[in-house]
Amino acid sequence: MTITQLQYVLAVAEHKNFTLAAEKCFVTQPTLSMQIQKIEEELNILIFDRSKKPIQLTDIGQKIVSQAKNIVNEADRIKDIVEQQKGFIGGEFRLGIIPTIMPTLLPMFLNNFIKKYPKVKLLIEELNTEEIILKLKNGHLDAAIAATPLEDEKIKEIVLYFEPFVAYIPEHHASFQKEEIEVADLNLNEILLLQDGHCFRDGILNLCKSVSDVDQNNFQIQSGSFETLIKLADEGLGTTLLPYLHTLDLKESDKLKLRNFKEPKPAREVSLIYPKSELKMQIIDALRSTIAGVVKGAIVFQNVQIISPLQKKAQ
Amino acid sequence: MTITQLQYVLAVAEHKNFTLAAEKCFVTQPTLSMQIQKIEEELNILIFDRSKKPIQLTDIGQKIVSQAKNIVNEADRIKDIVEQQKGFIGGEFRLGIIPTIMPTLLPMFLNNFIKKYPKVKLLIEELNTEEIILKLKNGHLDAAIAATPLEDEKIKEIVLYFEPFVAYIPEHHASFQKEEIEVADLNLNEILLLQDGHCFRDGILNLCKSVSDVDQNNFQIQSGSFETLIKLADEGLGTTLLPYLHTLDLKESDKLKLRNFKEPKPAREVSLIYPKSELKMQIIDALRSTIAGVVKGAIVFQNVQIISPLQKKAQ
DNA sequence: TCATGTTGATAGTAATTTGTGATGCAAAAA
DNA sequence: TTTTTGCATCACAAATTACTATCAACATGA
Repeated sequence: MTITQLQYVLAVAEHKNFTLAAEKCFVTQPTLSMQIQKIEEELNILIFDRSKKPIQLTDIGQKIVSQAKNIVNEADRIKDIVEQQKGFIGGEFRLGIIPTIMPTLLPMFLNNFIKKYPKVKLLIEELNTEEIILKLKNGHLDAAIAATPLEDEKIKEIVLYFEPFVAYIPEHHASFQKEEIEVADLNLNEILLLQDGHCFRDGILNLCKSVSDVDQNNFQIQSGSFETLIKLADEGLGTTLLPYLHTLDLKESDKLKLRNFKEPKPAREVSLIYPKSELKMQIIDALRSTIAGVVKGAIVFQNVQIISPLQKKAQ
Repeated sequence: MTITQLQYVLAVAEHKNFTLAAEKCFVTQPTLSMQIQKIEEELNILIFDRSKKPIQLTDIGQKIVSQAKNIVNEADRIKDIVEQQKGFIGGEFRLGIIPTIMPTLLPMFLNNFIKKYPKVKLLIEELNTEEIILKLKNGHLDAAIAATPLEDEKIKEIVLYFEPFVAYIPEHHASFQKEEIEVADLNLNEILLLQDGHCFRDGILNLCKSVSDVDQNNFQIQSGSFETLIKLADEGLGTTLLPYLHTLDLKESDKLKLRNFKEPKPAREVSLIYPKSELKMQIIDALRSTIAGVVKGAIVFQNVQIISPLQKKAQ
């Protein structure tokens, strides 16, 4: 049994297709077929049920694949250990970022990071929380930045900062006169939210539910970007909530419509998250310290009330 | 990098000698040398410092060896998973037992076990607790039976039974008249103990220390077997303590000299212990259930006071 | 129904890797 | 100094892995 064979098994298990799996492994299909057969023969069991289309894992195949993931992960970490020892920080690193964090946080640290660690090739992807969790688990991402806590057994979190929400109230709205507003002033029916799947939206839904349990079957507009929401709010269609960092980029005229919450401010916890396997920890730590450096001073908030992305709205 | 190469690295790390390691791996020395060189070249580091005699691990070599152990263990477990799935319980199994448990417990379950699991080849070794812990960790034992708790991070314990201690009081001794005795009646200075290294002895030392803190620099006889202790006690040299199962084999005349402790009886906890790696769990579980079967009825004690083998006497 | 495409298995061969015995060489031991 | 010990190196053999070409099974759809 070789590590290569296990990698082939994992590739087939993932793609449910020998030909495609072979491509991903940079070998021809017969090579991969033979090696799979060889390990099946050595263990004297069938890992894949080739009679089904697409190909299925057998019961024992499931267990073997899960164990093979362990082994391959642990094996990968050897190179990691060596690089860490050499003090080398480099190589490809795939980072996922949720859409509501990407445009504000990325410009703050990217320049610093690539200057400080020129040998790291960062591959950044905008993904929603569910996609991120999936890709962290199957190894297609090395780490990600998302709202936490996730309370996922297989994922570790390092909190980067707390980002409060700020209300955007159009001029003709009742609450516009208030200097500061309270969570109780919010009404889910008039808040414009991002489209489903964005965890930020889930967070806001929780916020409102905790105050007034309104019925869910109301008229709602769902948009993909905050700019749309701001324009809709200006058109008199309601209010919206913006994460603090987003408010910094607004026009002066729009900033007048922002209202801070009274303390404890509702806020989201933003963390660097990565799989428990802890591969490429040097780069993860480099990211953490770089972001911590730029964030320090930019967003320091205490006495905030964390809105968890966890509890999804009732379906 | 292959699993075989890692096994070669582990063999050299263990034996500090290429030639010997090669033998243990059933290959010639050049083969092993070349494979070690290949992995060192691939990782572009030196794992071994060949200038020292005997061969030493480099700093990074240490880390690589520890990670290699993980990988090889996880790899071994694949075969384990397959066998478990097939319901096959067999193969070699190396079991360590401490000397004070071996002669009483082994005859109770060995026959049952080999009848029930004829395909398991049990290799049983009598070892003291320290040796057992060492060999469990380096993989030379699959499991062991010893007094617990050990509180060792890398070792798991399944309690098999609690075995009380019984005092052996010669006729002319003051306490001989009592029907039952108490821990307070014990005096370390007159108790005959097993030679150092036997955890049973450590247990008794703790027992006495907890009652009367006598000075350690007293006349003491240390023997390797309970029979010697009994004879010495009969010669008027003191008293001794015996684990319950040992007392069952005494002559009737000697049984008259036994005195039970009042409850809670001082007792030792006897457990099946094995490394966290959890290899060969089917066999470990087969052992557990077999021993549980014979022990049930033979030794059922409650309200006992466990004497831990952990705290060693002050040096 | 019959071409057609997809997908995995097989065969034969080439390339690579792993292993062997013989030998070299340096350092420690006698 | 001589001998022994212990790892490295070399040339070659065996085994393994990979490739190209081809086949067989099955599904698709005109």
